[in-house]
Amino acid sequence: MVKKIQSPTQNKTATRLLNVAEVLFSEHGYAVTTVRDIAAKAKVNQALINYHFQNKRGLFNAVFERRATIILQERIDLLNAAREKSKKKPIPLRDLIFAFVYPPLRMASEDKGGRSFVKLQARLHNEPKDIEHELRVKLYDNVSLKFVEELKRTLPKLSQTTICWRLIFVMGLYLYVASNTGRLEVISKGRASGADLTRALPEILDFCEQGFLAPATQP
Amino acid sequence: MVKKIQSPTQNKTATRLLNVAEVLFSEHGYAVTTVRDIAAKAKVNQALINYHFQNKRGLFNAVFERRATIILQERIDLLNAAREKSKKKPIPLRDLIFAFVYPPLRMASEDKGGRSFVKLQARLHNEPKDIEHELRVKLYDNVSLKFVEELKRTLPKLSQTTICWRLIFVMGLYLYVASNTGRLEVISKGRASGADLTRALPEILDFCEQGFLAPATQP
DNA sequence: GTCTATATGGGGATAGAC
DNA sequence: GTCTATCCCCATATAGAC
Repeated sequence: MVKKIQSPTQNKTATRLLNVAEVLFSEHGYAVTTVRDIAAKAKVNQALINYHFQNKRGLFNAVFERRATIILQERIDLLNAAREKSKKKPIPLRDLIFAFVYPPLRMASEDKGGRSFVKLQARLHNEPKDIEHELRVKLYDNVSLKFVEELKRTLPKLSQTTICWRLIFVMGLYLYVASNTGRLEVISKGRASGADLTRALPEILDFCEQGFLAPATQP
Repeated sequence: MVKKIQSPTQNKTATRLLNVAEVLFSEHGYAVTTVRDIAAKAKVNQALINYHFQNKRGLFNAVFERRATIILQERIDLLNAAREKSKKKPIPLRDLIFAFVYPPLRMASEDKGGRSFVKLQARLHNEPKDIEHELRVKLYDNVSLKFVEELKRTLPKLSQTTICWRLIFVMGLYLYVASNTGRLEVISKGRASGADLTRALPEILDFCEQGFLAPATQP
């Protein structure tokens, strides 16, 4: 957690640390990134990391929460807007998928920090278990459950189990795209770019919408 | 690379190290895993890691190659078998997807080592860049390109760009499933299990086949 | 091939002056 | 709030005896 802000000066230093840490953690992961590197790149004395965030772990959590809450709130907002628009009827499938994948993709296309953060989010499950578990339960799980409920209304013929599998597929797929691993460039021999998120969005929606509509071969 | 095997004794020790390292690297990643831990868990003297594999990096590469070559060869074999069966006609889409996702999923369901390895494969792009790049270029890229070629024959109406995007989606999706993050259990409230790979396979095939068949909204 | 002992370096965190 | 100096631990890797 970030300490309560007590002065503009503290705030500025803490923000610079957050910005730099975001990039480094995303690029190299929690373990490989050192507080020395973060402090150096932020041109801040190393001891200030402990002063502001208690320890390395506290800094990581602060980095994560700052961005994750934005994505999650936006998902909820889009979901509510879609529900409003469709009155009592189920929300159209494409709108649901959009509400889920757009916020992180938008963030990833906005600035360097956003691009970094979404990579960080994608690799969260590779970080030490305790870190991962705490953040996931605290931040993500209940929003995901809301989407399951809406998908059940929209796709009443599918079993809840199949719906959950398919939502997992959407997660895996958008996280991989957002991580921008460079694979797309290789297999397309440079014809497509993973960083091109205005292209990625319709491709994802086309694929996932049809995927979700597939008749289930399992109960 | 593994050193040339010179005696049965060396072989046994090296194999135990590979087995243990596979699990630990998969569970915790390259950076967090220490050679001390590996040696301790394998009940082998720490210095023997350097004797057999030169250094930590050498051990990692050996772990990776041992399994990756199996998966890649199996993909090629399934692809060739499917091409044979369909004579001069394009290979059915579902067979292509199967040939791509089945080998890793099968390995993941076989034993603890296989399960671990596929997680390791999924997180490869989170490891230090040089490690990742070397292994990916050496092992994966040309097989992926073969699949792009076959998909072009099977789906002649789709642009190569769209085909590449969709193959990336399949990669992201199966890698996420194989990593078994525990998310599926949470969102399904225990109704589905990510470890249940006989269930995962048809779910993946249903979703991906329809996804690939979606009409493209982009050129 | 296998061991012990150790060289060497880097990490996170804190004490205490300013 | 910010700095310097330092503590203490743990990592990889190797030298050299057996």
